[in-house]
Order: sequence, then structure tokens, then C-alpha cells
Amino acid sequence: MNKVEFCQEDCVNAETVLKVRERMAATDQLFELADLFKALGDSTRMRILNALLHSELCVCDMVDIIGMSQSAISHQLRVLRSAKIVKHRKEGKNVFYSLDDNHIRQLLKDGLEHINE
Amino acid sequence: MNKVEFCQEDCVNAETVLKVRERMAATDQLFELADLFKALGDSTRMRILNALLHSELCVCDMVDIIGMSQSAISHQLRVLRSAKIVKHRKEGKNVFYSLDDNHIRQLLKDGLEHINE
DNA sequence: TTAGTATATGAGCATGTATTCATTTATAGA
DNA sequence: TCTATAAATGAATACATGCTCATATACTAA
Repeated sequence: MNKVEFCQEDCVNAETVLKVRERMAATDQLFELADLFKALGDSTRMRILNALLHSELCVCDMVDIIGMSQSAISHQLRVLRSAKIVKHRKEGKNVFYSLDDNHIRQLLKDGLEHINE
Repeated sequence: MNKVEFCQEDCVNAETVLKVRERMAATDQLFELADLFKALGDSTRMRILNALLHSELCVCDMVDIIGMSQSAISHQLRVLRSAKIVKHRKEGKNVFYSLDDNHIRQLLKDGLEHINE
């Protein structure tokens, strides 16, 4: 579990480890980053985002496009909202969703580039 | 669950829905993309990746840096490997890991930009 | 070959998550 | 005000995931 069991002196590269330790981002920021990717890491949410890439949509539109229950879509939209991946505006009975900012577009684009190579 | 229960004609914007449907990416590609983000969406793996951002590292180094069991690290490295996020090379008894390509760096960078605004 | 070390892996368990179902809230129109 | 509709939400459940523990594998050196 630690150095007593594993990673004797001859294994760990002390110098490299020290250097990396110094340069590591703040832990809470890494947790936040993981949470962002976690919110992107579900196929239903990914399909929702892919739809929103092309147009602002109300919940009903998404139910139609994705082909899942209104409840399921709403639950997933809540995840996307609390991760600040989408924003929403109300118009009468409808709620329209759209991507929060261009970083999201960029993330999806980079992701696609990665898997297509 | 579907149009019978929700989303009457006066709700769904048929034209928009049609347009979005046409432009949607292939479903299997969206599943792949979700899997990529899922692999990035864990704080242990994120800390591993953040460490690898600065240097190639062997498993022992990571155990030391992250402060988790060798088994836990190995299990997470397997996830990162099968998502093609990291690559590895063997050198004697050690296995050295590094980021697979620059898209990964870009993804982490974009993610950080998004949460820091 | 034997012992020791670095890494990987399978089983088990506890926790997290996605969906469904039932219900509630907010809004619009009659 | 009453009814209908769009969306949100809580509870329940089935499934996925991360960790630990024990063990296996791969390699090195004696």
C-alpha cells in the first residue's frame, strides 16, 4: 500500500517524483475537472449535447430527438445544468436549453479528433 | 414516454427537430465519445493524468505521487489504457506510462479553461 | 533455479448512477 | 377558477464502478 510494501528506492525516481509533485495542479481543481468530464461521460448526455450543438432546444424537442422519456431527459439535463455545461431559459411552458459556452464545443471537438485517429 | 404522453404538436418545433436529426453525429461515435469522457471522469485518474502531464512515470512513481495502493493505480491505468488515453512501455521490471497524444493535453487544457471562468 | 520486486488481475464489497414510475410545480388558456 | 400541458423531482431499483485483498505474472539477479 505504500513504500514499505512497494516502490523501494531502486524503483522510484525520486527526482522526477519531486518535480512532478511541485508542478501538480491543486487537488480541488483536479476534482472539479474530473466532475466536469464525469458529466460528459454518459451516452444519453452526450447525445443531448450533440443535439444542442446544432440548435437551442426545448425539453420536448429533446425527448423527440433522443427517444427517451421526459423524466430521463430532465434528470440528465439537471446533471448538465449543475456542471454548467448547458444553460436554460424559460419561455411560457417551455424551457429552452443551449450549450453554456464555447469551451464545451471545443471539448467535444477535441474528443472527436482523439477517437478518430 | 413518447408523443402520446408528452410533446404535442404545439410543443415540438418540428422543423428544428428535423434539422438537428439530420446533423446528429453517428450514434456509435457518440457512445465512443461518452466512453472517452467517462474514462477522464474520475478524480484518481485525473490526478494520474495531471502527473503524466509533466513527465513519463512508472507505476511506482505514481503510487508515490498519488498516495494510493499499487493495485488501485494499476486498475485505473488499465481503464486509461483501454480508452487509449495513455500508452506504456516496458523497461525491465518497470512499466512507464505517458499520455497517448496531444489531444489529451488539449482536452485537459480546455476543461481547465471551462472551470476557471 | 530460487528469491525478490514491479506490475497486473480476479473476486468481493460498498458506493454511485441511470432509468422508471408517480407525483409536483409552473404556466397558459378556457 | 378549472383543466391541460411542459418540465422537474423524489423514491425505488437495477446496474456500473472504485477500492481492497489475495494472488498471478514478468522480470532480475544471485
